[in-house]
Amino acid sequence: MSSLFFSTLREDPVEAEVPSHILLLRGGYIRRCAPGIYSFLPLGWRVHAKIEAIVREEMDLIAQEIHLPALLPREPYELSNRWTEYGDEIFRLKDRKGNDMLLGPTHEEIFTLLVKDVCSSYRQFPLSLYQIQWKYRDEARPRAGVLRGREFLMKDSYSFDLDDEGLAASYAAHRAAYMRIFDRLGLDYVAVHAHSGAMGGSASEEFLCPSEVGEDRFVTCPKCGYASNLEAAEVPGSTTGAPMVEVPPAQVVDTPGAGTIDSVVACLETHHPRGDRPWRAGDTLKNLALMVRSPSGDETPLIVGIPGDRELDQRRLEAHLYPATFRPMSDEDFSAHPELVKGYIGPRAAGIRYLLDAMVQPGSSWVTGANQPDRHVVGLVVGRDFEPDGSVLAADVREGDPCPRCRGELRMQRGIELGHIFALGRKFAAALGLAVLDQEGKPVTVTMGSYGIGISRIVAVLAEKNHDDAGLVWPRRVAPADLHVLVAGRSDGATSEAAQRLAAECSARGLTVLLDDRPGLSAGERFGDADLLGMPTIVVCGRGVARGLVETKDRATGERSEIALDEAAGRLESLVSQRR
RNA sequence: CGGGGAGUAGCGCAGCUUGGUUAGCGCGCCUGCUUUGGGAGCAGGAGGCCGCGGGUUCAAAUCCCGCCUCCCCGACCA
Repeated sequence: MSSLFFSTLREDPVEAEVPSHILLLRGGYIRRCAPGIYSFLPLGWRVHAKIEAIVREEMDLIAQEIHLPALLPREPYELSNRWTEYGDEIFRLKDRKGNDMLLGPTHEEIFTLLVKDVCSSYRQFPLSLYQIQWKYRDEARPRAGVLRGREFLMKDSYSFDLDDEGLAASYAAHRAAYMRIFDRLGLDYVAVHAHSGAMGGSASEEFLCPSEVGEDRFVTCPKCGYASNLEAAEVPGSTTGAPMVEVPPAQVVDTPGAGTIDSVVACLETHHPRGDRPWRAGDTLKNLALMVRSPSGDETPLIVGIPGDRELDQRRLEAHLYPATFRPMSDEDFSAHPELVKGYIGPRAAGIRYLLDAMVQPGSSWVTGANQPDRHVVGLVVGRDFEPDGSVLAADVREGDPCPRCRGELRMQRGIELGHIFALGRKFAAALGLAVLDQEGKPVTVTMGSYGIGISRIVAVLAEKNHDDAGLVWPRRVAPADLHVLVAGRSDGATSEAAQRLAAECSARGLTVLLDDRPGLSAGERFGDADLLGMPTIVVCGRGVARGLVETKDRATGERSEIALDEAAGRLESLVSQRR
């Protein structure tokens, strides 16, 4: 360690907030170069390499490794339309001739073109390729060190099949490989349903590691195991043949000045109390007036109805409307649609397209706008009094909501996205003209899958999941070294000699050793750094050396034991190999 | 993009309200001696474009204007 390129920090750096970020900086694993861009020092790079090796081993069983450039030309992304669609997130640059270039945010296009270049016959399929490559995304807000950087290392793979069954098999193979990888890394994970969104395609799952510092929220059902991110979470279907609620015909009531959910509830409570219980926000149907913008730029109005006690979940609605986008109606939009009575909008206002959230079940009765100033309707029944143009998932999902599969109570958690698998289908192959000849000599468009694992992010996730107050606690499989040997107590020459000899013996047996031979440090500093750096086993050469003993400490459990110096190397070797 | 906070030595900070010697403290760093099982002691030393630009003033880290950057929360994000 006297020559190891690193230095520890005694105090928490201001730039870091989450534990993994703080500890990786303090331990000298990483250093910030620019916002969201990090340098890896030797210790950090070794962890990185260990993770990479595990990923590579498992990927080699199902795919072939290749390596594509990170610096890419514009054209392929133009063809797939992502030069535009990706927006500000792409790092763009120009070469000296003025040609547009980019730093690859993901490589679907380039893989597709490469396969197109190399393959022309059905005989060359199925095919799966992968690379481990730096990716660049100009994130609006990078956070938490390498947990979400603007440059990050990613294993990305792509499968190419001729038919849907083949794609399903490739998808399943990746899914299984991912589970093996995360198991070997000792990471908890949940495979959640995800929306394929901008990537297009059908099936998509995210592998999330539950963590408070995670940016993704997801729901799980403890009863049946259903798991989904919020964007894709479903809502229980209507109970079949549910009888229409026995309510009197819908009645229009005056609700002057009640243009918000709260004021409607208050107004009804005063003037039209219901007999059984007070009115609640959940009795109302909130109708949101939106403008939907298609990719071609046309804007059309849309009204979405959600329960009055819920908020619109922008991402869920966006996923539903994709590739169109939406925004709330502005005052100008309302002026352009005078038939809409702001604050009193009801279903089917003036023939504007009306979508109803799936939580609003057929046969249920609601209070909602009457499409007239200062008036609401009470007892409006879905399916009896009006039919929506369609159903959407737009209202926010909450802890305790019923599970769509078994109606158990959903639990909400945060998680960090470790990996994501997509069954893409033919979107990219079609856009880029990847078709090969089948057995009858006819061209078929290839169907693809794309699969990613964030390797540099996993360095942070492992740190996040494996630390205590004193520092990092690396699992053996990814620790930068097997042993941390340090000298404590009087450095009378004998102890430090013993430490050096022990380190050399262990290295000769194939163990990696971090030897703290830094001059002039107090014992406390050495112990402190050993705990901070987090090697799984710490070996203390101290006052015991005089009696031929050294002490081992298990970083994770804190368990200490004394072993004879003569047999220490052998004992440590078996300790390391049996627990690796 | 919205909200909040911050830029002073390698790191963490004080000083700014109320302008005024040579800009300070802790840690780290260098030299020497002492010390040595949980972040040592003494002595000496190096290290600053006080974010940038302009303004006010006899005088600006401090007051005024403009800009830049970073961090956090939210929005957004395969």
